[in-house]
Amino acid sequence: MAANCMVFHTQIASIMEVLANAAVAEICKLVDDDYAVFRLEITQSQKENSALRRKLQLLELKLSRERVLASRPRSVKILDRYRGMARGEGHLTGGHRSFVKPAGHNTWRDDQPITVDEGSGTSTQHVIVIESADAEAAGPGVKLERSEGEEDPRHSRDTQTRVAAEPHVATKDPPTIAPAPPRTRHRITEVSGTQNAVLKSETDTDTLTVTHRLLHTGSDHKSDPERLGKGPLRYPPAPGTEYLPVFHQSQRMVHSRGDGDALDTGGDDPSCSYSTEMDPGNISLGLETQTDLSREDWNQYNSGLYSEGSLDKKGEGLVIDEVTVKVEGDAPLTWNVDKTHLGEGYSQGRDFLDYRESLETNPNVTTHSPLHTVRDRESVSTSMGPSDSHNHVLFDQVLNSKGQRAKGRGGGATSGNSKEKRFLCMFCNKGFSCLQKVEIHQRVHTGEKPYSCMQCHMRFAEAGNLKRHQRVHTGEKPFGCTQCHMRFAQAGHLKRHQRVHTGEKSYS
DNA sequence: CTGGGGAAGGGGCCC
DNA sequence: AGGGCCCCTTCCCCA
Repeated sequence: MAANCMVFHTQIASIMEVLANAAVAEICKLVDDDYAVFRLEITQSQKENSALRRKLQLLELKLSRERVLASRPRSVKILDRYRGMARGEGHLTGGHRSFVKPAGHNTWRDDQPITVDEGSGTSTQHVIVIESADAEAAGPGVKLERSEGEEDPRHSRDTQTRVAAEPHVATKDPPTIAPAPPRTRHRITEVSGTQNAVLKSETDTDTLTVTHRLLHTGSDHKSDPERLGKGPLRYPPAPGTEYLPVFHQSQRMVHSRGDGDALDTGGDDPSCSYSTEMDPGNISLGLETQTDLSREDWNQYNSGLYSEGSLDKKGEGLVIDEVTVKVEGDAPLTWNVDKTHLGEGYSQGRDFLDYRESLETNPNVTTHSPLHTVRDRESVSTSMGPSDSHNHVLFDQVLNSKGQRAKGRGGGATSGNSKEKRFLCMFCNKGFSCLQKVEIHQRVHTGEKPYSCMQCHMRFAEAGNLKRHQRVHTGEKPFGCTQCHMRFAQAGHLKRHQRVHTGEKSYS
């Protein structure tokens, strides 16, 4: 019995061992399996982590790149933006560009004005400024950086005074522009290189915009509302500058005119009238080319010039367009009157030059120069007198050889009745019976033509001539020949024509 | 010979 | 009466 128990226990023990081993094995197997799964999961997780990490790195890298790009985006945007502008409309085409940053701002804004200078004649390209605080601190206003080409200070600059800047920007004839006291900050940018260069000037404080156009070729600047735009650039003369009186007169007339009613002839033809308004194109230029201060200068100048002018007394409306003085290139200042204003074939400009030459060579003529007239004849009534020394040149220039014709017709101080003709022309000394006569006469010298035909823009110094001219448009021929059917617009023509019938010779 | 314009003279009107 | 202004006339030149 005991032995059986022993065997039984032994068997049980062996069974238990087997079972234990089996259990261990099972456990181990389970552990191994789980471990493998776990390891697999871990591996996968690690891979995912790695992938995510790489993603993250990529993202960071991308982000950092964007940050780098974002650290200097403005210039790029500006370049793109203004390249787009340059590709765009109007004058923003061509190769020569300069971008002018508005003064007083560190950054470009959409609403900021930008001046883009264009010139078709050069391939130089001006590239946008990369702004920096240093540069801004160095000087507000225009900052110009160019990718290539040498700096051309003409093209864009900030100026303290408009007048002071003009010689650089506007004209290649600096001596004609005299500096003026600093008044306001202007930003003037010249657009050059084209036939019609444009100068823009803006004040920082005003809305004033001055637009000039330069004439480089001198062609086609007549009979066109845009002619002044195409015409030569002239600045309103600052005191002390050399300017031609007809121009001053024009400005004076423009600014001194009242309601402009006086010269209405009562005619029914609206097309031809003693216009009381300037041509719109002329207005634009005439006004734009002047600052308020310039107007004051004009008025001051002209009030002196016309100190006794009867026209001012009545404030008569006289239409005056600018008579432009052309100064081309480096040529010396010459008196060259725009024929548009003086009429086709008007030769006063040449006459002025001729007379100027005669002044230099003919002492007798010099004796009768306006300057001498004023100095020597202070007691003589003149409707027009140089008010200051700088006008000397002006009046020297405007002396006209046509005065000789007047002399030939009985003109001259000594030819007329000194009692009746006590009003003397300051240019030619011819005497006239009344002030208005001499004023009208002096238009011969000054080129002033206040009366304009609205149909053809012909201009006349005398109202009667304009009225006579109107018949050209109306076809009116009030003077008929009694012996034939010929009709004439002028009485003198009829009279001349009748010699055909009478056999009278017009000349021997 | 005609057409167009420049320029001066004269006269009337108004203040 | 005188002066200023305006208009007309006239002569002349040029194309």
